[in-house]
Amino acid sequence: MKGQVTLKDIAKMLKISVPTVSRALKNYPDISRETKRKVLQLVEELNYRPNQFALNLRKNKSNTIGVLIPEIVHHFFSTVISGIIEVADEQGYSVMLFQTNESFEREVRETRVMLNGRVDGLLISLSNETKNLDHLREFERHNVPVVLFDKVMDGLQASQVVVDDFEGAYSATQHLIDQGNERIAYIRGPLEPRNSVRRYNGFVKALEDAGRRLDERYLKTCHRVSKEEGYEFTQELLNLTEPPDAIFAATDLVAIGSMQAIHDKGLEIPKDISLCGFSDWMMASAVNPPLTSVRQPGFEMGRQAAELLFSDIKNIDEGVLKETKTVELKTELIQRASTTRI
Amino acid sequence: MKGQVTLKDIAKMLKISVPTVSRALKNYPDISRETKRKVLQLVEELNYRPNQFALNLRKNKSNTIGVLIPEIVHHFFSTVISGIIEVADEQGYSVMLFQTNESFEREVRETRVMLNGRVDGLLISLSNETKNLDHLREFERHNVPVVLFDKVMDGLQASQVVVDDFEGAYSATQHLIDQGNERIAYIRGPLEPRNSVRRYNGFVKALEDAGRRLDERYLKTCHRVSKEEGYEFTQELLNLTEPPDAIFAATDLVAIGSMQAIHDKGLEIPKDISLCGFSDWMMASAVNPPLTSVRQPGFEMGRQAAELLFSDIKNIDEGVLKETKTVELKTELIQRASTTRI
DNA sequence: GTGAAAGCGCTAACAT
DNA sequence: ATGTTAGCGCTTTCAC
Repeated sequence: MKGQVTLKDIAKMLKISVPTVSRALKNYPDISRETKRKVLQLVEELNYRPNQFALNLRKNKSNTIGVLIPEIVHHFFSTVISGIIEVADEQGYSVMLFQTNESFEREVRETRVMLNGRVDGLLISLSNETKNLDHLREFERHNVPVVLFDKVMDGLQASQVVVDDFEGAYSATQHLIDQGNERIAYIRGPLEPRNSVRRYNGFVKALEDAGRRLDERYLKTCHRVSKEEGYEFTQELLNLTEPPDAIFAATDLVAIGSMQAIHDKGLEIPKDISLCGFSDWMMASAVNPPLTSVRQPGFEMGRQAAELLFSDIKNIDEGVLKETKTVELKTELIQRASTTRI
Repeated sequence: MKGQVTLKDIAKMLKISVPTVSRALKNYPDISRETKRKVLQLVEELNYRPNQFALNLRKNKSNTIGVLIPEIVHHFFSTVISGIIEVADEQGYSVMLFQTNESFEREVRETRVMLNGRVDGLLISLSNETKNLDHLREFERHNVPVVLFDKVMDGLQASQVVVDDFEGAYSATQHLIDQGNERIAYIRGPLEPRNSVRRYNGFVKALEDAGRRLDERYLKTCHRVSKEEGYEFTQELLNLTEPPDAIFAATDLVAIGSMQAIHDKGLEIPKDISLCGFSDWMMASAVNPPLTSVRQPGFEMGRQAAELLFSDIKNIDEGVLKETKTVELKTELIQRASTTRI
């Protein structure tokens, strides 16, 4: 940014003072028409742009929000980011993006970077390792609003946006029951993150409401939530003396692993066994047979989280005391061939 | 950021001057051990953090780079971003992310936002609409380095990172020929973006090198490069009196559309017809049969583009004259069942 | 209507 | 070994 035009330059050329130029630009009432005209003309000619750094320092505001997520390379998260960016753009804000790769240490480090006076607010989806929210309390203390989304925890004076994992898993399970399946297996996520637990609870509740009980033989627990785990657990399930007639996987990726194991075993979906995923990634519809899955509104989540954050930012600017909201977005069961026995 | 501790606060408490505190912190040789000790202790106690806004203004530097891409929700681009963020993180830089949604008008607008003194460098993948690079010339004029990646254009004094689309398409085509296919169809991308053209050229060259000619009946041109287009074009191809025995699609998404059309027609892959994609998205391996595809090193592209940018930034800081490089990353043909007739 | 002065927080040059 | 002055670019008093 060498040779950047400043107010000083304009003032000098017009032989007026810097504040006058500033006021002319902001259309102050007591600046003469003539001065305004000259200033505006020169601003146009020289293509003057206010120096953001100076404005930031002056206003103690960056017009930037920070976004911290576990992994960018993830269809769901990239969708959320896209929603965030759209709202930020509408509001004239920029978005700084950071990722933790699921490392708590990195989460703490990156939040520090942001807190160092760089962002006006933070949108965060917690890493799987995160047990402690002290690094976010720092934001509270400095009056920088935080909104949690997707991977959230309680214990913070902050709004949250989540998906109704419970309902999503409940209705998927119900759908599997309605299709006449008797032995429904569930390959769940880790015991830790809240949404994983909520999905599990939704599954169990749907079984119970149908007068059934969870059969431990049909429950598997992922650690890394990978395709490989899906494959292996499905092999184990299929090798049972009484194998399941339906598998509900906590994630589409896991479901894809299941699908391969089922095919490799020479079984047909859904004739021999039904399969249902969660998230509705693009691959769910691409796969053969197309995979029934629970769609999570990622874009909407991003939008809403950003909107909550901007309303917090405005409230803080105006000294209004802050109230926190928790928004729960509806999931949608997308029924496809992998569970449809007609 | 209310109640932020400043050098002034520390100076006041220690009854020394502000510059002394500053120098103590930077470990200047001529500050007494004792003063340094006291300053460091207080800094620790009060949890002092330098005000970035002040530093930015002072140094005319933000320690931030801008990234502008067409679409975030895209497996390839999110991979690139991830690579960029990793390098930026290593270098102590933050990343501002913007997307154009393939709109030239928005591309111009967002570059303006960034140029307004906010970023120390720009990484950009051009929108499909972009014909004109004046908005990027602005960066040159202001000494803010730019590196183009993936969707690039010439005519700018800037480094570029691309993928060897030509080679990728060439070797995929060669593979299809080697597998004994006689009538190879190509569903190409639009005529505009350079990489689309290069893929097409690679395809044609491979045919020619095998002593064949392009048969116009087997050439289709996408506009939106969608799954739907893949589906429709494939239907047309399969309805020819002499349908192709292999289809090469310019993108995995298009290939997925093809795959569905082939299945719907009751044909088998690869027995009746081979299918090859380009990009190797996650879905390529998830699909049934697994899709042969040309892998593009997205993460590596992000890393290299970022590294080129940081080297430009350093050079400019040191007044070294800038030399531009063009890096072409190797693609890799991932052979899977969709093209393997043994 | 406009200018002069002060300050946002920091650092570099110039004093002692 | 430390303090004083000045300045990054802008805006907000206050003064005339």
